[in-house]
Amino acid sequence: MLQLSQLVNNTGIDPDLLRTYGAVSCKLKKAEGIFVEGMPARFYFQLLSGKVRMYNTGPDGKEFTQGFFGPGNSFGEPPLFVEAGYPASAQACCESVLLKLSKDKFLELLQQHPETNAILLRVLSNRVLTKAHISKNNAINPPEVRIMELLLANKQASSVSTIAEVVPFTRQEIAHLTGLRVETVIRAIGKLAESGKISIRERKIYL
Amino acid sequence: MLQLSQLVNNTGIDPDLLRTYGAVSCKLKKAEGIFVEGMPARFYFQLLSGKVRMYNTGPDGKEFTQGFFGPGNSFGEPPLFVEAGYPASAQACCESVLLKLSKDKFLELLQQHPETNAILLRVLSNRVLTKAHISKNNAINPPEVRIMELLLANKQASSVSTIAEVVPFTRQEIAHLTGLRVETVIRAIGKLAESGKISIRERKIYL
DNA sequence: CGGTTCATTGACCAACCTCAAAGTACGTGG
DNA sequence: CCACGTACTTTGAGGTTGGTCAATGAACCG
Repeated sequence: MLQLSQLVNNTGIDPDLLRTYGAVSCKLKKAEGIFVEGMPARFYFQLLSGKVRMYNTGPDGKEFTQGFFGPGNSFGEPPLFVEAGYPASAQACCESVLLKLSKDKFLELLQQHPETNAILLRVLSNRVLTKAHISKNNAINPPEVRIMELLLANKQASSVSTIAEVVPFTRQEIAHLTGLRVETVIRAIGKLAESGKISIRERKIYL
Repeated sequence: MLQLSQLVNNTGIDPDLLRTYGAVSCKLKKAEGIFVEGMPARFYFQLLSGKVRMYNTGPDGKEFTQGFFGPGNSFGEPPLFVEAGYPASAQACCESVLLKLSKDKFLELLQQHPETNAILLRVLSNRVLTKAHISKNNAINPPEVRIMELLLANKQASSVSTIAEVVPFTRQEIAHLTGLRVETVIRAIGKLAESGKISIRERKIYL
């Protein structure tokens, strides 16, 4: 089945190896920006701890969340391989620590360590699959299904257990991930709870 | 700027090299299927001539087109690198010729020819950027903008000229690419034509 | 020429969005 | 420990947009 690589761990390159090539760690405060949509890419980023969000902002302020990244995840790699600016902005969701390696050194590392190519291919492949799934889901499913699939995809990506688990997203986050409005999300999860597909206790969503 | 890799050329691996590893070409009739959503991946595919569409079908028959591929493009690679089924189905849009290489041989080729890793990284990066753009566009823009961005992204990806150019999509195709309905597309491009952003002559769209 | 696919139009409707107003939880600083 | 501010959640009323349905016309292919 599919994995929402952006929403969970998808382990990147060995931090020690990155440091060998000059990567430095860098502490981020909550809500601190990392890069902005359209900017040219100059670094490879990999998260050591914390959480990062990639998102787009529409002219009217509407937002769309491309994905979340956790410890071990890299992000913002595609424009390192292609002549293009960042497809979205990135920001720390909470206090985080980031490994940062310059583009040149990063490409050098890839050249000299064949096994890292395989890692990147895996990471990017996962990213493509995730995005294909999201596009499809958002294009052809009604709100309830859209939300349900998001939650399921996230669950199976982040855990192996079968027991009911709390969903790590706020309703607003679900809205931004699905392209819906908060109110629509709230109403949809209400129906999902009624039909028993999820349960809500103390405002927390379980599935 | 962004490139719609799936909609146009994004040259893959040297066909002769592929054949060295046992790739065989394979003729497809119009509308012939190549793989189906969910199927495990067993081959690397690269198009020699013709055109291929990747798409999802909803339970109610609703469709979403993930992208089109032309000569030189490869497609369906991600599940070769990740334990996952195909994220969508693929089908020939017209008579086409396909190079087909078994997964094992393909991975062997990648191992033995470092330069092909870079090609794949570039192709996948483009794919991620494209999909990020589409997700964003479909999530936060109204129909007119959605269509306009699709056409512009496709234009700049497929050409360098500044002169008005005919759009290679039918209205139905635009609908499937944007997650809209044919009628909505027709009405939206009507408005776009009125406002001068595009022009329509003999039912063909120019921009 | 007949069948098929693509395009178009209008009337109508429902789903989702907008706006407004409150309630609830949580963390921080006094 | 409490007060207050902030962020998240909830609900309802009402509006709009895009979807649905139905019917027709135009272009293309063999």
